[in-house]
Amino acid sequence: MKVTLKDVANAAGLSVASVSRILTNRGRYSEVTAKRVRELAQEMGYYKNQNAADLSSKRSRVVGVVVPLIHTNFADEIIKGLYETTISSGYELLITYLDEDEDHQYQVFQTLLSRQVGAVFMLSLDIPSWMIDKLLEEQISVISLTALLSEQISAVTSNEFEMMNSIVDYLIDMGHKNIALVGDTKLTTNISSTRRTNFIKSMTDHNLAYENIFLYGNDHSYETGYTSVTTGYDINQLPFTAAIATADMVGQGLINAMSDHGKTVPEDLSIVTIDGLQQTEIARPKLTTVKQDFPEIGRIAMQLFLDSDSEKTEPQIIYIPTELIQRDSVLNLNSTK
Amino acid sequence: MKVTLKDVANAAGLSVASVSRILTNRGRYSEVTAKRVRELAQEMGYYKNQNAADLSSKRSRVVGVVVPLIHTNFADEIIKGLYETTISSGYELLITYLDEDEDHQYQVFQTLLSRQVGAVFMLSLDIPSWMIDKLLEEQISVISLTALLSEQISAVTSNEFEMMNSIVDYLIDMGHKNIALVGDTKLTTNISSTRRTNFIKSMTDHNLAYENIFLYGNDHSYETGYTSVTTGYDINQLPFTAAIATADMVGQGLINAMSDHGKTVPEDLSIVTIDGLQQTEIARPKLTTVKQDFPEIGRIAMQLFLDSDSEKTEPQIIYIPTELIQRDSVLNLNSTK
DNA sequence: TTGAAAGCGATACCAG
DNA sequence: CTGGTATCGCTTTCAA
Repeated sequence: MKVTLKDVANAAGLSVASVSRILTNRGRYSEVTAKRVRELAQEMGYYKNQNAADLSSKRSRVVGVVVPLIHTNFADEIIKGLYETTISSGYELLITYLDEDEDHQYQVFQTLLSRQVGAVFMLSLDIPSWMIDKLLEEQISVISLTALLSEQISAVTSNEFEMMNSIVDYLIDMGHKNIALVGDTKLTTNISSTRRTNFIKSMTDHNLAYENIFLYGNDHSYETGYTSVTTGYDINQLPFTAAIATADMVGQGLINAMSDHGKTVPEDLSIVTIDGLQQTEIARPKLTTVKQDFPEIGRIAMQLFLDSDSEKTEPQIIYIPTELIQRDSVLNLNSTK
Repeated sequence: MKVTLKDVANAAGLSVASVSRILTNRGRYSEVTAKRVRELAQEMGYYKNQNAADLSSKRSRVVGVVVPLIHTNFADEIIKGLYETTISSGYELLITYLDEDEDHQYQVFQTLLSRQVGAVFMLSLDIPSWMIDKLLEEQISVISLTALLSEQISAVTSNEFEMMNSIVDYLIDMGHKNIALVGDTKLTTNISSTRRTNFIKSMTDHNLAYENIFLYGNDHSYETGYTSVTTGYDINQLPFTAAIATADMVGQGLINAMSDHGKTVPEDLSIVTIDGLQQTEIARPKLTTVKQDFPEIGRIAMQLFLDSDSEKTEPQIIYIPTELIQRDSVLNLNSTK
């Protein structure tokens, strides 16, 4: 049988109350007995039942994390960030995965609630809105790490418009005019439609017309990048000179499609990706990218929660800086003239 | 305040006992009232406090997963597999990360115990043995998904020797004789020393001598692959014609190092990787690989636990088949003669 | 500084 | 079929 508080108390000749106080460093007690009790607990192999503790104290040091089951590896980076500040604060992470199945989604939601999480970090790009509503109803703070969901919801994320704008700016600077957005450009999810809109706005802000704007794809996959220039457009006469990939893998798909068809990057097509994870350094040519600081997003988000935990605070939006890293996948059209 | 069982019972004019029975579908009750209660619970926004339930029933449907913080993406694949069979069985996954810090490791261990997990799945390549010992002491079943830890511990994994042997076999078949194992070849962790040993054994089994055997690197990283032929050996006169990469990324590093120095794969170096994840299809040339079925490892492992949960069973070792996939990174030396 | 006792929310046994 | 109640392991007043 498991060793319980009571067992330790008996062995120590103390009451459970005292032992509890000692083991949680709460309340008053003498250091002498405390030392003895701690050693005893150790010897006896006592491990607190956190479920019972949470139940009794009516609070919980668990926060939920909702991750899309099919995720680009940015999720791992964010989790690393969350983990870092979580582990040093004594909180626990309850990581759950979200797939397309509605029953499963509900099950995940139930798990989150039934484990009394104090907050939920959303890494999913595509969260059912009912889940967010219900979470909010239950007074659980929701923090989005990938997009601005609404004004009631805190978010820690990159500044989408700034990212997109800096790319468009850079590309135009390099003499490009006809530019494609490749990857997830659909209108049905928050983040993809945001990017699509931002892209178009940024282009028109730069006095480019709709005929200079190209959109392709419904997801952030390698395949979408690949097929965009093979089945999507005629690779031998692409109507654009540069492509913005909504994820690194899309950019890699673009590169491979080009090289598999005897074309080269950046001579035949310039590419800038969004995310800036390892793949951009591995790719040949190395990919020019806007790098998001995912671990920092995780760290700051967790910190935000910890700070606001004490008092009820208003939803906040925090932007984590991004960086345009120039590598070898963009051709300067000005200098080739 | 949160809605509790009692609230629902009061509202329904029933006892908590009855409501509990209804909501857990256990014991006898009339369908008529049951329906009413279920609707009521729904309306009132009742969600069971699983902590309390677990405490009361003295069992727990939680299993722990220990993942290395720095992981190659195979961990994600395994988790997907675990998730699949976990979610349909009503169990929950408690995913924890393990880094190098000893204090953190102990904290993770405490979390696992204090949350009453019934089993722990180890995805880590480098697990502190004290953790395993203590887990076993506490009657928690440990299941390794990456290596054979010991006879007392169940494992669901690929057959390491078979994998290595099939590669060596294939390479020799292709006329190679001087072969390097690149990646994690150190002696200090279970899996890497196993591979090292298997590699050497397989080579000598094929009548090759120590002078035909080369070893390089201490981790499964891209960088290790890259530096192996740049700083490790003289890229202009490599003493081996083929390299076995202990992970896909190591192979990619090898490819890049070669091509960055004007060499080509497989003409100047043949490569076979272990793992067979997406990167092997993305690489150019596409990488020949021994593919491990990670999702299946996860699924079977979880199933193994579920099956054995009822009765105490002996530790089992289950091998999940692997597959040698021939692509474009190995040169047939016989035909070039 | 220490102890007694009342919960926390749910389960399960035992009556009714 | 339904209700009362002890219990799970721990925290937390309130007294002593």
